[in-house]
Amino acid sequence: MVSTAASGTAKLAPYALVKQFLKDGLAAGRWAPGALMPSEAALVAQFQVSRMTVNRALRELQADGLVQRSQGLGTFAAQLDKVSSTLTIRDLHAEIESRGHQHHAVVHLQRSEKAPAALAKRLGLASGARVFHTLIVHHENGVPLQCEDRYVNPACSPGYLAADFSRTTPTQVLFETTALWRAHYAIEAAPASADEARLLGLAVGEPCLVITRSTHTLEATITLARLVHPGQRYQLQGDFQP
Amino acid sequence: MVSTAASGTAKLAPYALVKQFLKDGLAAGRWAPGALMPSEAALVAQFQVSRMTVNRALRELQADGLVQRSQGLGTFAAQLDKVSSTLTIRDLHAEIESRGHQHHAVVHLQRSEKAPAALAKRLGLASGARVFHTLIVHHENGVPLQCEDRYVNPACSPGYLAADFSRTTPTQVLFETTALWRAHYAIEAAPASADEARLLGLAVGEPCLVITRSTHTLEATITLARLVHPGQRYQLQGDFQP
DNA sequence: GGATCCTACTTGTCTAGACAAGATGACACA
DNA sequence: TGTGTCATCTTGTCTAGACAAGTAGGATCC
Repeated sequence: MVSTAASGTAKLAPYALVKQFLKDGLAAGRWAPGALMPSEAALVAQFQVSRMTVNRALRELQADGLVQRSQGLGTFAAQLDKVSSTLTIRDLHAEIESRGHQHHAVVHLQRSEKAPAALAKRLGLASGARVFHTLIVHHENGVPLQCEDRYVNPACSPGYLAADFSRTTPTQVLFETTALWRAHYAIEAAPASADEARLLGLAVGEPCLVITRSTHTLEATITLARLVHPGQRYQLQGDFQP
Repeated sequence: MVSTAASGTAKLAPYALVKQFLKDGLAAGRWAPGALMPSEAALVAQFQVSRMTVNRALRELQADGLVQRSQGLGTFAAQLDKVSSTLTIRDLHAEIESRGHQHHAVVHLQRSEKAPAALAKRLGLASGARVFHTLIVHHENGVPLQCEDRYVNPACSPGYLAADFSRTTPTQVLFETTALWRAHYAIEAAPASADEARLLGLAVGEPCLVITRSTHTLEATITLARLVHPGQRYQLQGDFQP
C-alpha cells in the first residue's frame, strides 16, 4: 500500500479511502436519503485520484445498497429505511463448534423410502420413486437444539445413505458432490408436533422456530429439509452495518 | 454495448460475459468446491479482454461469495454448503402494499413514558428519562398480522409522537430524519402473551414469530422494536441464487 | 541435510485516456 | 407555442500498462 503513516486511519487503499469518506458522510446524515451526492468528477478532483478509483468506490457502495446511481443523472443517497442483512443458515454442527461447544447428533432415521405423491412432485421425481430420508436431532452440550427432517433426491447424492451422520452432517455430504444453484427458505413459528416434542424434550404445542429449506441444482431438486428448533432455546441473529 | 446479435444471450458487457461463464461453470460443477479456478491471465487470453475486465468479473464473484481469492495463490471455488441470503425486514406496510393487499393499522398506544431502568440503559439514556412508546397492530385485508411494540429515543426523532400512524409507519417517520448506521435483529419463536393474543386474535400461548430489532446511529440508539407475528399466518422467506 | 536466494506466478491496486449512452437544459427554428 | 437539435453533464465500460506484494518451488551455497 501507500502511506505507512501511523496516524489514525492509515493503510487504506485510495479507493477504500473514498468509500470510507462517503460512508462516513452518509452515516452522519450529510446527504439526506435521495439527495444528490458528489459526482465522480468532483471526487476525482477532491481526492486527486483517477476516475476508475472513484468509480470502484461508488460501484461498491451501490452493491452494498448505500447509494443509487443512474446514468445521466448522478449518484444519490439510498433510502435506508429497510433494514436488510445477510442471513446465513449454516449447519448447526458448524455453528455449535464455532461457539466452542460440543455437538452431538442422534440419528433416528436413515433409510430409503417410497415417496408419497406430493413429496415426489416437490422433488421433481416420478410418483412412487424412492427417496432418501433422514431424521437427525442435533444437540449442543447435550441439549437438543434442532430436529432435522430431510428428504434427498437419490440421483443427486447416491452415497447419501452410506454416510455416518454422527460424525458428519447431511449438508456436508450433499455439497461435497453436488453444485448448489438455487435455494429457497421460509421461516415460521409453529407448535411442536407430538414427535417433535418428544425428540426435542418439549411439551406438545410449544412454540418452535421452523425453517423449511429447499435446494436445487440447475435441473433438479437436491433436498428438502425441515429444521425445527425449540423456540426459546434458539435464535437467528443478524447485523446490519453499511 | 457491443454486439447487437439477437442470438441467445446477447447484449452482455464483456465483464458480465466472463462472470456468466464462471457462474455457469460453478453451477454445472465444473470446479468442485475448493478447486483452483482459471487465473486472470488465463481468462484474459481466453476472452481477449484486458485484465481489468476479468478482474472486475472475479471481484464481483468474490463479493457474491461464489469464489475465494488470495494473493499469490489464485482463485478458488467457494464452499457453498452454507446457504446465505439477504434477508430484508421491511415495513409491513410496504410489504402488504407490494402484494396488492390492503394495509390497516390500529394505534393502541402513542405516548411519552418514563423509562424503566433496564429500558433506559438499552436506549443509552439516563435512568428515568422519558421515551416515546407506540403499540400498533398492522392488518392485512382486515386480518391482524403484526403487533409492533416500539420504544423511540426522543433525541433522535423529536416529532415522533406527532405522526399519524394510521397513515404512515414508524419506520418511515424515523428514517426521514435520522441516518441509520447499525442495526441488530434476532428472530425467535415465542408463545403469545395475554396482551398479544388479544391484539392478534390468538389463543394465549400460541406460537408467534418474534423479531426484535434495535437500530442505532453512530452515537445513539434510535429505537427498539418487538414485532410479533401470528406463527402460521406469517413467514419470512428468502431466496439464494448466485 | 538445511538455510537462503531467486524466479515465476498469482492477486491487489492505480493510472490516464477513451468511447458509449442516458438525462437535461439552452437555443434556434417553424 | 411547440419542436427538434445541440452542448454538456452524468454514469457505464474498456484498454494497456504499471508497480506492489504474497506464495511456492527450484537452485545454490554452507
